[in-house]
Amino acid sequence: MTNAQSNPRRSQKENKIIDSAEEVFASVGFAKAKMEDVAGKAGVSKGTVYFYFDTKENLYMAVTYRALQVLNDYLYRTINDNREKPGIESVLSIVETYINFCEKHRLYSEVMLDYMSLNRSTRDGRDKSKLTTALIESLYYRRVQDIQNLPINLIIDEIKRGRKDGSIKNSKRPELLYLIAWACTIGFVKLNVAGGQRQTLLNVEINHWKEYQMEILRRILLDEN
Amino acid sequence: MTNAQSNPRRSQKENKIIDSAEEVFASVGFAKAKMEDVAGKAGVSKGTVYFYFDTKENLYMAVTYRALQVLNDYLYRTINDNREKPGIESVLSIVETYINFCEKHRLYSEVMLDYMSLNRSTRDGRDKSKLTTALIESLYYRRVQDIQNLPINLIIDEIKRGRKDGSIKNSKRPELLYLIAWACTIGFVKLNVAGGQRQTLLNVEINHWKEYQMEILRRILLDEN
Amino acid sequence: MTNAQSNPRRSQKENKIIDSAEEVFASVGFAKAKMEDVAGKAGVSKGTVYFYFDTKENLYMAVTYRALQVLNDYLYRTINDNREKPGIESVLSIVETYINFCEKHRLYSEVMLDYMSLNRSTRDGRDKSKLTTALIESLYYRRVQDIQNLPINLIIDEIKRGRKDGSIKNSKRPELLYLIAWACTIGFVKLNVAGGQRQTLLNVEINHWKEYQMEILRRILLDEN
Amino acid sequence: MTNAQSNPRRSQKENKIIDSAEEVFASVGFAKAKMEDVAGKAGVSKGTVYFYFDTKENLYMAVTYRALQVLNDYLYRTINDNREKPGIESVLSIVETYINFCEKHRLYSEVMLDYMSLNRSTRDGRDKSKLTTALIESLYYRRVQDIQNLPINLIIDEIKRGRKDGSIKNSKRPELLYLIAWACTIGFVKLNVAGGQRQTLLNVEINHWKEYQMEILRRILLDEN
DNA sequence: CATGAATGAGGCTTCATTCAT
DNA sequence: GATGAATGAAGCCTCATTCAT
Repeated sequence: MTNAQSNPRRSQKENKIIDSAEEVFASVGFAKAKMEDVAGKAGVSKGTVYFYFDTKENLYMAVTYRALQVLNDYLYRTINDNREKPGIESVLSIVETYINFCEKHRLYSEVMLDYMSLNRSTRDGRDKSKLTTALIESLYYRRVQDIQNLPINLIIDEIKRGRKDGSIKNSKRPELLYLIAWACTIGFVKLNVAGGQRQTLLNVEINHWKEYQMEILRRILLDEN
Repeated sequence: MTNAQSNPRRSQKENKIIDSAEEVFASVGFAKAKMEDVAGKAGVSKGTVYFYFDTKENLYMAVTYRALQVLNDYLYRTINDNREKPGIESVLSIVETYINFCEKHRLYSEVMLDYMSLNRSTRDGRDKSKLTTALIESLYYRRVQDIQNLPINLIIDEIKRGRKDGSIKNSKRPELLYLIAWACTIGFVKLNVAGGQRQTLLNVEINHWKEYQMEILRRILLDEN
Repeated sequence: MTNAQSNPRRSQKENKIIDSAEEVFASVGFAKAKMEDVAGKAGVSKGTVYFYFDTKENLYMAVTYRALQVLNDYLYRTINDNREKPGIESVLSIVETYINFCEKHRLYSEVMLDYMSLNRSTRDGRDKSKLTTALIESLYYRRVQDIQNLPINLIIDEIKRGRKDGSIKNSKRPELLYLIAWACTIGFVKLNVAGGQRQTLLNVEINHWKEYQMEILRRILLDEN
Repeated sequence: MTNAQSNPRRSQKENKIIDSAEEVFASVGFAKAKMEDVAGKAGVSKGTVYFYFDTKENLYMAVTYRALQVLNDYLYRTINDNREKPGIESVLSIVETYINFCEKHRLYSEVMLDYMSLNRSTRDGRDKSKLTTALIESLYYRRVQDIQNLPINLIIDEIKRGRKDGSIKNSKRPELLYLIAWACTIGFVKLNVAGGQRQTLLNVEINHWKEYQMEILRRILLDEN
């Protein structure tokens, strides 16, 4: 409440710092990222960074928060664009959108996966050591928690719509369909995006692969084969 | 002489240290792992760890090397067990084996994914900063490079066998099929294993999910389009 | 901005650290000097030392830089004091000044000799191993390079002046005379200063020795051959 | 007594190690020299090095001891060669010999100077910290002490002979003459040898410089001008 | 609010030395 | 006598974080 929205100048600087943080995290990873570099790239002092973000972890969560926001924007737009079309088209568009999102914002996809691991192991009460306590207590961690389910719900709702309008024949639970689609997509992204921007892997055209993957998803939703 | 195989006693201690390293890396991650803890858990002194593994990075690559070896063992065994069966069964078994491998050796799956990113970005000549130079120069990095393609080749060969014996109808290139299967599997594992060991995600039974995923894969392989 | 001159407070602390470094280097030598001790003696933390001087080597070069500066001060003053006198007197005063300088600042003389070796072997491209790369890359190494020739030039100019005003009869090249004088002086200093502050060596009064050495130098300069 | 002379095989290995130590010390200096490298270059194990030389310091003193021995050999030979000639010629030859010795065995000249500093500061009871206690207690340190004065005495004796046979006119104490000559020589060597093997310094031909230095020494001994 | 100097715990790594085989 | 694996003290350096100005 005291944050992002209240003061425009403040919000502006905050965003600049997050921009910078994204650059740094993306190029060297969290562990090797230096707060000094973040400050430098943002054109502010280290103290300023700490004024807005109490810890490095919190800054990381701020990036995660933004990732989720950006993803949501992507999703809302896609869903809106497909409002008139049958649900299956919307869902497939969402998948493509997600892939595009990951390709364009490589860091965001990593960050979100990190968050998931983090979140999961927190709930399990397992090895807290892995995740700094600071992280869990950070302001942005809570903010992220508040919106973490938005994308999932959006997508599942679209699947449900497809079921209703009959474009999706597959009768499995929407959640299961969601997981299947998500897993394929994450795997695809992980193999491609995470590492590089090569046009081929094992001499397979990335685009060819992507198209086939989409085709498979469509069939799954249509429950054909 | 510097190798793990030459001297049994030496090899034994080397392995003990890698065991220990796995524990530590698994519980706190590479960045937060302390060489001292590795030494402690292995029951040796810090110096000894450095006697066998020159750097922390090299130790990490040693774990990666072992991960690949273990995976290979799994694969060989699976392939052998399915020698008499049609190729499609072998391939599907391999996928299951891979999932089991990841579930059982969570660290190994992470480590291998890390290696892939590393390897990819190295080739692309991108952000070397992200990956320590020490890593690329490490002895084990080269060792890993030598065997990195073994699993891929094994699997692709099985797909080819399935094509030959007619059990796999899908006429796409084996490499493409491999990538599709691999992506699904990695995504599945990433969503499940990476985070925790819960029995459900979004109230979906993991086993149910897995079975459906396997079914889809089978259909893909059987696809005659 | 990183310079010693910009911020007075900053410059002050920087100097305090160099003071401290001199003490430590002087008493235990570079190799055994601990950065922590330097910090302690300067009344600051280890981190602060590294804030001002990135490496131990750079700190050493900072001392060298100061040594050259101090020597220059000595020389300027001596030359100025002898402005009205014939060149030969100036040159001989310079030699005495140099000896005094070395006696008073034993460390400085060692440090300067070290620098010479370093510099020489760098140019020759020989055994880089001996001299840390860090040393050559240090900020202060470059600074030192910028002023290393000042003393030499000052002295040679005075020799030339002596030649012009006829007080120095010796017709050899000023550079040669400089080297001769320098060698004698360095040797004298090395035998005396480097080791201790005893009043005799081989039962020879140091002062007696020094006077004779000066007398010889005078004769050389007066030499008309 | 238990050493070098008793067992030929032993003595041989000992010498090989010292050979190796010389190489290593010469190329990287004492501080950076690693016992492992010494062992490696000598073709023996680290344990063996320690069998013969209890500490790194002792090994260094062994090199020093050898340096003195070699210098003595040079001196004896020179003196013998000049037995029939007037003392002044012998003394000047000795100086040349010493210069040659230093040029040929750069390490030896450094080592001997180091020893002097060490020895001096030990006697003065000053900063013991600088020199490891281990050094002073080392076997070879004592050995060196036993023969440290040999060269000095040899030279002074030759100066005395020159005085007696009338070839040296200078009536100063032989010790003083020795110191004067030694200082010049050490300075010359320090400026030349210590750093590199360039043919010129300040565009002065080294040979030219050396000849002039010798000429000056001759004049000093002749007390001419 | 912003700055950037200062801190100091913490980690990796080195290497002289020891000692069981 | 050799070997070389093992030790562990010691030191350099990093960097998140704090705080006086």
